Amino acid sequence: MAITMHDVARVAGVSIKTVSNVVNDYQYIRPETRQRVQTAIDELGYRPNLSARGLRSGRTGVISLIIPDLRNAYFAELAVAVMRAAEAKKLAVIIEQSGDSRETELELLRGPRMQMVDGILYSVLALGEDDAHLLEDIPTPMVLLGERIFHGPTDHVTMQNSEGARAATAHLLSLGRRRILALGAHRGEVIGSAGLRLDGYAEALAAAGVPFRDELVVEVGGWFRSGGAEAMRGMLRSGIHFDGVVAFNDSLALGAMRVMQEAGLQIPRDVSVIGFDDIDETQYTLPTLSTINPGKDEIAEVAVRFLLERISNPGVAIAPREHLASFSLVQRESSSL
Amino acid sequence: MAITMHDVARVAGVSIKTVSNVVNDYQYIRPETRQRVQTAIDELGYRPNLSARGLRSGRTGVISLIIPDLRNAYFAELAVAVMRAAEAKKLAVIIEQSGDSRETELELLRGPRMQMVDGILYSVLALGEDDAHLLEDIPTPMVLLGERIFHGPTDHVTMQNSEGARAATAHLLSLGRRRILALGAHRGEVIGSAGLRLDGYAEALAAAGVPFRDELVVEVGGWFRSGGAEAMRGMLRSGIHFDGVVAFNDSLALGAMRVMQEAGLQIPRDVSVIGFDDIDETQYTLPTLSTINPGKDEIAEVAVRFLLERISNPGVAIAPREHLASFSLVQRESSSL
DNA sequence: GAAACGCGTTCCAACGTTGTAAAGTCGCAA
DNA sequence: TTGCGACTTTACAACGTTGGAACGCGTTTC
Repeated sequence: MAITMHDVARVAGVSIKTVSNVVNDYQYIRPETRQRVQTAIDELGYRPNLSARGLRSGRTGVISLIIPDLRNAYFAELAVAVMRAAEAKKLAVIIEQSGDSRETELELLRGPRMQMVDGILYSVLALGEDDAHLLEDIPTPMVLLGERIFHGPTDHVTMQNSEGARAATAHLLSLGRRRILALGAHRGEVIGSAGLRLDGYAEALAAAGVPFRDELVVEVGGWFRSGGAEAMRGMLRSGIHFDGVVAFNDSLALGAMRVMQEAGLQIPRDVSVIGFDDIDETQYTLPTLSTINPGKDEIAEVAVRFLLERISNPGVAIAPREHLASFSLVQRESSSL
Repeated sequence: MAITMHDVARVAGVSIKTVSNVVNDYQYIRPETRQRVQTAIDELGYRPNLSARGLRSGRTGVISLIIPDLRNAYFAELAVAVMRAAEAKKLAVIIEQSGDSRETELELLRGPRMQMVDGILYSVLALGEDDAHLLEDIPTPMVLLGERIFHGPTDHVTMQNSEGARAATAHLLSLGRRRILALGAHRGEVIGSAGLRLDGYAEALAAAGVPFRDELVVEVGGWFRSGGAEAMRGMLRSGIHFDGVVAFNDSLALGAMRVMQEAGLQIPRDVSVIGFDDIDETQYTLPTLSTINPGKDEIAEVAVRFLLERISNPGVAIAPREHLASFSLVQRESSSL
């Protein structure tokens, strides 16, 4: 069948363990021996059997990335960043979708495929801080992403939510906007992206001495284009006046922009708009959308690094770490002068 | 460490092989024994070690999906459809990105991760028909997606390109449009999505007795929003008159729409537009975009089925099969009356 | 001159599972 | 009573790899 180490060993005239040593870059091999083995490997086209390696070493070289939905541009871009970061560490990534369902999020952790991964990057959306204890007895190394669980039993990597929202809001204030919508709030949520971003929004208003008005806080459940559109329709119907929109993600902003444009409002002349996430698409819409870049690459890089540290030190209890990636404000047409 | 079959066997008071038989639903087990083993499994929380199983059985239960770029909405949606279809067959999916580079497309096939998959769903973009022979000596079962290689050594699943383009063009013709742009052509390409879609475009014109005009065929290399925008800018500058656009994918259409709108053209009043792929986004743009739904779910389902047939019958030479998924035309605002 | 050390290689024994073959048990027909 | 086939369970040997220990060998150290 396939070529094994035995074949290589035979051709190179060494023991099978020496082949293993060459493959694993063991330090003490005579250059000449290494060369001979390498030649045999190339000649035969030998590739290590990863199942066997996994069985013997207890590590598979695969990590799992659990996200709500790959069709969501933010998560697709995050996934790409994670794959890049993982590639650099010679790890493969299996993507799992939880579909924003609490049950699925929990089921996936017990599912059969968790058996084949060395670690989990877990972007939670439905679980909350109260569920943190459910993660405690998961034996697989794990790093949490997102804003739902801050004080879990393991590392947490995410963006600076309230700081980002504060910057976004301050930006519109600096353009002279005074009646700024907060689009995408979740009533009563203290933690989670929505809660944190609303905090930042409020802080920026306070810092500028602009009153916080309840009627300018717009609730939207799912952060999709349709939700943004619908919420904006309601807003326009209500007649409440506003001159700026801080949307809690780009999709909401795009949905809202569409409705405003349909209604004859000019962006940015009549209303300045800024979103969150800096998804690719924001560069190509009409007008292009200002947004907060959450530092996806940094998040991915740090998350993979943290995870690998846990994987490489099995049995070592590492105290939960927290990393907040740095963000940046990207100004585009939707908030130009 | 982890619980193994030995532990379960000990607790259930049977041999390890009997545990294996229970796990694998072997036919001849006394119900009572099965029950006893199952209880022990549940009690101990036993999960089979997939590396060991993979080593012993030669199958890993993982397939690879190679696509150009996950950030491209079409491929993200295709990936989701494939993951769903794979899930139903108890397969895990590893996604690999080739980045539309010929070298990467070939490298991936030889890469270390191909060693851990039972089969490959290979969506080629840079390789062409002439490269088909390069795939011949790949030992891993493979199914081809996309329009670059039609007469390869293995199965091929794709959409009805020219038929779809014909329907799209016929649709605009039925609205009374007579000067319809073909946006996204690749000069000299006979095969490939661009070539096939251009064929369909030409066929529809011919069928309607409308002359094919070279100046209405617009070349665009990469099918991104930016390409569509740029091409449309050139078109408007040229002063060539047109009243319809058949874009060869949705992104091109959206980029072009943006530029037309900037230039003051009304869609669909002045120009009717239709795209290709039916990505989610087309439902939320302003105006919403008419498009051709290529049958992604069918493509995914059939591709996984074909692949699994090859995986399950190793050594059996299955003649290359061809499956063209059925498409549908989705009419939205951009081509309403 | 013997002991200690560093390097380079090898031997052996797992890792946890499943395929094969065989050993039992039981009931029923010859 | 024996034989046979249908069940039910088990023993054993891999699958291909790597960790650990050990074995040479040459060089240094005391």
